[in-house]
Formats: sequence, structure tokens, C-alpha cells
Amino acid sequence: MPELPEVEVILRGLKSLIGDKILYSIIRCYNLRWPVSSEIYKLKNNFILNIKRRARYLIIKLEYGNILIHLGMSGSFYLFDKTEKVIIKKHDHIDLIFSNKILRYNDPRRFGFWLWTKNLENNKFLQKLGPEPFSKKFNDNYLFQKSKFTRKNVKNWLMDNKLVVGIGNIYANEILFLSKIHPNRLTKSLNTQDCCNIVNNTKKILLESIKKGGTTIRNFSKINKKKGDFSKELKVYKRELEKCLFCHSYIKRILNNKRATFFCPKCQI
DNA sequence: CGAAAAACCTGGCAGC
DNA sequence: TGCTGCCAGGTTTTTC
Repeated sequence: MPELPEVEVILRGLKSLIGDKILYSIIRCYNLRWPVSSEIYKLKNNFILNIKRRARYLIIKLEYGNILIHLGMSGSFYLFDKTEKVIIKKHDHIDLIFSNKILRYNDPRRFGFWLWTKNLENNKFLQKLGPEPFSKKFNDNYLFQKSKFTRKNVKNWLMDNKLVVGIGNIYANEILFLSKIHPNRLTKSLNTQDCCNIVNNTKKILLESIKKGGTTIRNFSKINKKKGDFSKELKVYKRELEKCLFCHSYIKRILNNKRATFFCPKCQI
């Protein structure tokens, strides 16, 4: 479900829990992508010292370690008051219970995970990640250098977390459309201007999406169950056979690595 | 070795 | 009403 903007929107919602105490947890399903760590179902009176995001991971920092959460394709949160009557639904796998609130995690496909990690520095998931898209390290020079050492097409390359984190299928399509680059171009064919366009449009699109509360296609919602409004801003994703914003050609759909790719065959070369 | 495909899951929807 | 096949915001593991 979530690419970087969606996880960032969730993070900003969860920040209100910093300083609160987790009284205990309820695990209704232990088998997510990997088994939920035992430290997580044994939580008792733990203060949340911080909550942050790295790539598409959420990190809840407690006194003696961290909860590392990934939402996979279909994970979502709902934060609500204990006074609210909320019925437990199918796939409501985990609750964190606070004195006045409950944070509930739902994940139909169970590709997400909740793992305990004592130190973030040597965590195997966090170690192999590339730079954040909003960092200075993600710039045109960096991209241009990297483009020379792989034989991937540009779209699959942008979705590789070792190159840059957080760009998934929706935003890869949108970034290449604004950059006027064909998704099947080999990275070796990119020039410095192409790389500059990719960097600028990545920052622009991701930032704009965060402002609009992310993109809801089906599952994604903010922690108050409201949908993200960036769906309305999508120019090519899921817009097969609609007209290109710039040239009025028909948007085309193809597959890359079995994933849907949308582009304007005239503008993107 | 790097790139592509398979695997992990469930549910919704189109078409028959 | 089924049933079948395809599709879905991701990432690791396996295969070639």
C-alpha cells in the first residue's frame, strides 16, 4: 500500500503518541510477513521516546529498544479514543493500548511486519538502504554516477531502495511522466539534465503528495481513516486510455517486472 | 555476479 | 450464483 508519502503521513499522525505510555499490546495474529517479535507482545508500561521514519519503515523508540514496522502492501493504522465503540474487524492484527487511546494495525495481505530491534545501527533491513529522496545526497550528480553502473530500465532502477528509498510503483510512473522519460529507457542513456529532472520531480511530487495526505487507491488511509487526496493529482497512474495532460495522446499501459507501468508514448522518450 | 521471476497473502472485480 | 483469472501503494528469496 504505502510509498514514502503515505508512510510519512502516517508518521505525522502518530507523532502525538510520543511521551505516551504503552500499557500493553494485543496480538490477534502472530504471522505477518515474519512472526511478530516476542518483545512486542510482552510490552508493559513502556514510554514512547520517539517515533520516526526511515524509508518506508516506521520506528517506535522505547527505552530498551525499538519497534520496527513495515506496512507491506496493505497495512494501515487507526488511532482512536477508548471511549469510541470500535468493532474489531477481520485482519485487525495488533493493538497498542494507551491510557486513553488504542492504536490498531490492520493488514489483509500480511506483507507487513512488526519486529523488535535493540539497535538500529546493525539492523539488517535498515543497513542496506539508499539515501532519502529529500536528502542532499540524492542529487543529479549522484544519480548520473549511479546510472552508469547498471543495465536496468529507468523505472525499475528508481524503485530500487538501494538507489533511493521510498519510490514505489505509483510515484515512479508519475516522476517519469513529469520528467518526460520513457520508463523502458536504459539508465546508461540518461544525461545530466535527465538526472536533474528526475531529482527535482521526485522531490516535488513526493512533497506535494505528503501535503495532500498521500495517495489512496484502495487500502490506504490516514490514522483517522480519511483518504489521501493526491489520488486526484495523478497524471498517468491508472489512467490508461485517458488523454495526456500535455499532448492529448492516449496514456499507455505496459508491464515492467510484472508491474503496471503507465506513460505517454509521445511525451516520454 | 546482477537482473528477473517467484514467493509471501487476501480480497475485489470482470467475465463467463 | 458461483467459479476463474487477473490485479493490487512491497520486498526478500530463488533462479537463470
